[in-house]
Amino acid sequence: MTKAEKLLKEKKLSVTEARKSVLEFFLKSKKPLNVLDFKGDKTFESFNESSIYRNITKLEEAGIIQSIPSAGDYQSYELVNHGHHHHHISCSNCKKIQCLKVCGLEKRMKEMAKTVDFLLVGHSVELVGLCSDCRS
Amino acid sequence: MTKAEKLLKEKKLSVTEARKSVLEFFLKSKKPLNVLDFKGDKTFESFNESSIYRNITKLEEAGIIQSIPSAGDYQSYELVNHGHHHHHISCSNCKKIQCLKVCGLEKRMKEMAKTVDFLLVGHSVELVGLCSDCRS
DNA sequence: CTAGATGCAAAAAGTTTGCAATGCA
DNA sequence: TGCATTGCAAACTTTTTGCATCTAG
Repeated sequence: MTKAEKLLKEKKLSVTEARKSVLEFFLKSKKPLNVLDFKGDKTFESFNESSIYRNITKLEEAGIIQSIPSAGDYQSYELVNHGHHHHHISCSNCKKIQCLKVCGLEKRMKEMAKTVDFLLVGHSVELVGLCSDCRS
Repeated sequence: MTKAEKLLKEKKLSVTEARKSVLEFFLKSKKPLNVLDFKGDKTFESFNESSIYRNITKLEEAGIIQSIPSAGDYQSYELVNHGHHHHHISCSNCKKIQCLKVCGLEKRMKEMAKTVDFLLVGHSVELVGLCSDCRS
């Protein structure tokens, strides 16, 4: 049994070709995905657009994926377990989103919090930049 | 001359009622705004929806406002000066929000961006902490 | 007076829904 | 078999555009 099938069964979702493919795409992707990513992949040419939307919704309801803030035209999603603490950077030009594996901001943030007499508990960060494609 | 008028002239944008109102709304708002915020405000009942969109676009092109990542259905914008160096910390217990006058995260963020070959342009940050009242 | 802004209506673009047919359990 | 899922078309929502009119400079 594949990892996708196993995950779906755990969450008591029925295992269909479309659903399995959507989940597998998330499992193998290193960055958040939006509908356009699915439409651009030939695996999904055989599935209807509404099935992609409906399956994304199902996976989100099941807590397998989650939507993440994005500045672009499409809602982006990623696996809930996709790393523990991580942030994203989006391209200000083409809106592409990428996961960052590193953080290391806590030390400075603790100091910032201290300036207003707060004890730092957590943080959320969105970086904006220009990707290599858009720079050249 | 109002602050909005001054800003528009600086950027060589013509000063119309609609444009002035849109910018004033941003200037007095303490949070990012989306089209729905405009449609919900009675000042904007007299303006056409497309004028709101077109003016938001103009202000963005002029570098007065910028779009920010958002998880909702509507694109959100904020004044450029708010996004760059005006962060907030909120108390996880009493929800009080405090402005931070310091940042100093750019250096590390530049490094983070570099790990995925992005050139850092901006960032948005929300810190969460415990205020002194809630710690005692 | 003229370039740019506006209102209105129509079109795009992105997403959701109803329904009949199909597939999973 | 029975309920969930799918495809398809149509509806909906959010945003953009064309064009005639109006307004700021």
